[in-house]
Amino acid sequence: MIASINPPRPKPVLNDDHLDQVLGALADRTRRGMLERLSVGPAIVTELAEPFDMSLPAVSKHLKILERAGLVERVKEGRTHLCSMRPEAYENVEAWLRFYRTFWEGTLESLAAFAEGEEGGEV
Amino acid sequence: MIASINPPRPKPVLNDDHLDQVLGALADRTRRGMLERLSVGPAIVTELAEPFDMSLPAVSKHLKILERAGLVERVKEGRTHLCSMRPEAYENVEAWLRFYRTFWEGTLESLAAFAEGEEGGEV
DNA sequence: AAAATACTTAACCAAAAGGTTAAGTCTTAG
DNA sequence: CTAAGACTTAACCTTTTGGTTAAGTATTTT
Repeated sequence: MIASINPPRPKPVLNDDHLDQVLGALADRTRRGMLERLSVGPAIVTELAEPFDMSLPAVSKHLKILERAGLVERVKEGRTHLCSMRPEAYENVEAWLRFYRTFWEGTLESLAAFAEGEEGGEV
Repeated sequence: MIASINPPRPKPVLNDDHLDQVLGALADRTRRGMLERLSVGPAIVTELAEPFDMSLPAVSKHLKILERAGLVERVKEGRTHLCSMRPEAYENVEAWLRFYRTFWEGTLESLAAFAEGEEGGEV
């Protein structure tokens, strides 16, 4: 069967809960917009909220989701909260994506090699 | 201000609708499980459903979401539907993630350079 | 001390997500 | 030609998500 032609697979990168949080956080365009803003440099909550036609409490919720996912860090400075990006979470998701894509490519190569060596033959 | 120390930013990679679909699709552990299974090789719907404690209609819905996101391709063969991974969508998300991470790193470097040149100076 | 600023928390609401069962629709097997 | 298999679609339900407004809590300004 097809499964057996692949090498033993390397271990997974992140646990399901973390992936749920990070990917769920990234799956919303408002939150991605905030990250885009933060990729330019740190910002306080009101600055972050400014481009969005949305109440501050809504922004606050989005921010909390980004924080829980580990994508954003927040530091209280007096009455303002300065937010900035954290790259680790991105790297983890990148690694996770790369893992599956690499595996898929590996599968194709294995299939090709298999077809080459065993033309018309039995598994 | 901090924003001005960065170079003009390169263009975005994917549009919001597509990112919503792909990231939303990846943000569910059942769907990630299905992709994991498909990374080993193509499978029909019942095979794909087997490890999950869930009805077939539920699996069918998940599959449709993965298809709409461009992550999975389905070919009808008689009464079975053979599903397989499509790598393009992954590459796009990878590129998107890389873009923001790179930018973040760039920001840090710029800030360091800025701090170096303007020690004790005014912003 | 009072008022304004920069938030968060609470309570609420509508829509979307994720699941169910029941009822189709094709295709293959008997 | 029926019956079984491999699905999908429809109708429904519950929980989560993404938003709202109103009220509360620190800080800073006046």
